[in-house]
Amino acid sequence: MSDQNPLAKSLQLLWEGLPEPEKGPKPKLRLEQIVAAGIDLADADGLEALSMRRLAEKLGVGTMSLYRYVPSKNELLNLMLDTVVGPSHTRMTSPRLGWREFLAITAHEGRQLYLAHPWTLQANWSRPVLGPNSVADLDLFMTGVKELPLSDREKMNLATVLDSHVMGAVRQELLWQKAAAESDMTDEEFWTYQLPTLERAMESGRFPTLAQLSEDTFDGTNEETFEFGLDLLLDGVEEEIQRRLAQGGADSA
Amino acid sequence: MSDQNPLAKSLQLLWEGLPEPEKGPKPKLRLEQIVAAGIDLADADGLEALSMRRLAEKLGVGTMSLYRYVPSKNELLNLMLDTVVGPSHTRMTSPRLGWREFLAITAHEGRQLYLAHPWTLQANWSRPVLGPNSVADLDLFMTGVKELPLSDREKMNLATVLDSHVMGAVRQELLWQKAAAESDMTDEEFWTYQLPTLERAMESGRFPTLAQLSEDTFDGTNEETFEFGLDLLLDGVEEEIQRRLAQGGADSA
DNA sequence: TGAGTACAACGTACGCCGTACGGTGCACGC
DNA sequence: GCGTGCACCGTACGGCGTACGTTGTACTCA
Repeated sequence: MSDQNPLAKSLQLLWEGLPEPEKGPKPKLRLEQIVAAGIDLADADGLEALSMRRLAEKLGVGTMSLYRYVPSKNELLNLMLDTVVGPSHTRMTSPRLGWREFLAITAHEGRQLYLAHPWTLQANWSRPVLGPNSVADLDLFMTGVKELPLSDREKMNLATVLDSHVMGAVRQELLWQKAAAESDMTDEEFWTYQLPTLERAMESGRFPTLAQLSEDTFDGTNEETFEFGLDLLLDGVEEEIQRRLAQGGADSA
Repeated sequence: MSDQNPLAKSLQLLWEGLPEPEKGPKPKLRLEQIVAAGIDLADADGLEALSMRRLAEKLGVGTMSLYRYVPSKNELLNLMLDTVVGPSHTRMTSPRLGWREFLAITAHEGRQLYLAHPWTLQANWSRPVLGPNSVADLDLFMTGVKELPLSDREKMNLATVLDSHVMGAVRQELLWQKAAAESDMTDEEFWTYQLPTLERAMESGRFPTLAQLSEDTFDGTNEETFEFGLDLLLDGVEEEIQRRLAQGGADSA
């Protein structure tokens, strides 16, 4: 790792943590403490409540002391992200699982993770995290789909596509929660207040198709949507591999 | 619309715009100008560059004057969002299109929209937009899938799932662009700097499956991933409707 | 024509934010 | 026992969103 590399510091922090100092006074904190406290705060009060000042206060240190451990808030977020996908959470599924079950479990665990840490969806806008836990997660995924008759490149695409679906579904789910919370109302109240406007819109004749939809069109739960899309994807995979098996060999590496 | 409704103001702004004043001096600006300037700014320099001060400066007015038109920055973002999905952009596809083509075109146009206005992916974390253009968009979608033998509720799920896929894929795409830009490097440089760390990780034996992947595993383009997932979804839909048609009637409303 | 009034413009200020900088004092190697 | 390198962190700067209150304009009505 040459000093020329401008990402060296960030990557080192992710993969090796902070080097132990030898000379000076004992550090009051450990990097892991800061990261853990950050995750706690973001889980509890949302990403917008995670400020360096609040975090420092929570840890009982001065604000600027945090910068002895972490070069910037952005870097802290990267550490938080990689921590949160940590091994305790990866699907410890028995390795002998059919690919369909494996993909379904992966998706469901992903959903639980995003629901437990909603800030992850807003946070990683800054930089693709290539930390050890993320990489381990990808390794686990690739192991789980080893037997699928797809090329490695296609498997990679599958990983991305599955994650997109999970993120997108959870995002929808959180959107309504947040909106209601910000306006100091419950989900239902929020809907209720929107209803009159929508009803007037329906009656205006500008939306002929919407106006004719059945009553329960918008009653679906977020989980239902999630499962619906997951089934579509898995069916799509199934069909693709049937097609390949039918016409002979697979081109998996 | 009673005054009790705490969302009345927001909804009115979206659906009816600002009421014309009769008494006082002529307003210097129009609401649409502000919204358009906001979109311009966010398109050009990113959402983080869109501050009320900069926006006001761009428009040649004092900062606080903007609040004569828009109650808050959040509300402005909602207006921007609904504007950007405006009718000029909706697929003006001939109504007699097969469902598969229709869904594919919808997805592709969505992708173009998100790529043209990347900030939309970060912005609508505040409130689900139920503006006239968004509703019109949904109406158009529902018209396009009218013939599909799915229930209305399932069609709604399909709309959400498709959008999730599009958003997720574009998000991945933008992520790398942004990361590189923030570090003042190109995409390739960014990769290059990460490589040594990854190679060391591969050689560590901690990621046995990843270490064995073929060379081109990570060479896929974002567009390729997008198409891959889209095909999976559409194949999934195809299979589902085959299944239904095989066993008799559909339960569409 | 003059008074009253509603409303547009916007300067100032408050309390947040991330973080650059530099001083203070601790703990170890010599 | 002292020099040195580092931990801690107070202060300050330039941003942010926006609450509040003043000023001046353009209309209605007497």
